[in-house]
Amino acid sequence: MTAPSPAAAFIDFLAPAHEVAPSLIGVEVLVDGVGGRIVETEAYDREDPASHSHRGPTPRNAAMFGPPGRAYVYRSYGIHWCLNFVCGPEGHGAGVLIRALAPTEGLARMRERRGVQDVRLLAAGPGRVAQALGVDASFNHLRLDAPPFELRPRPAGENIQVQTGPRIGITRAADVPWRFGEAASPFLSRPFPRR
DNA sequence: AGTATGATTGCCT
DNA sequence: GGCAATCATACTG
Repeated sequence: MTAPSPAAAFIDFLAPAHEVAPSLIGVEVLVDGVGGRIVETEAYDREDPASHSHRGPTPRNAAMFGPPGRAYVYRSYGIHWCLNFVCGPEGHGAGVLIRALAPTEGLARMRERRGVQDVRLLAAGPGRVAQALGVDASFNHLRLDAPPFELRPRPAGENIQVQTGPRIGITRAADVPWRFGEAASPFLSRPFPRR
């Protein structure tokens, strides 16, 4: 039983990843008070050959098969960390990769961690997001509705244009349009291809 | 036990 | 645009 807590009740993490992913655009994510608005996400699930969960549970992807509404953190290219939100019913192996933020809180801290000044380079890309937020392996499995995490809904009435496109950096199922982003945001990891 | 491979980034030409 | 960095994971034998 995973009763949604008030802090994140506005997101239904039981829904499929490809539905949660676009609904996260505009949501503010903070780690110990540092973070910003999500402007880019990607969805992955077990039926998806590009997903870490595709071949079933392993020690690395265990969080994806655990309760929804938690963090799945993995090491990328032996160098970077990447942050995902676990979705779907427990055991389904689905998640949403947080690919880019528009920084709002704790800019100084993020500049410190990232070693760059340009606000557009603080969290534009999944590795940069994790570094800016100070997220590493110790955050794997943590609940998203309790400290150090905090999620804040997109302000009511605010209209955000969500764009769709193919996911980035994958070889298999490269045509699946499960990348979502705020149209024309200067904080995207990459622009969306023209259609 | 050995090997191939990334859901990336930053620096170089 | 090209490529090195860097290593845990997963797969092969």
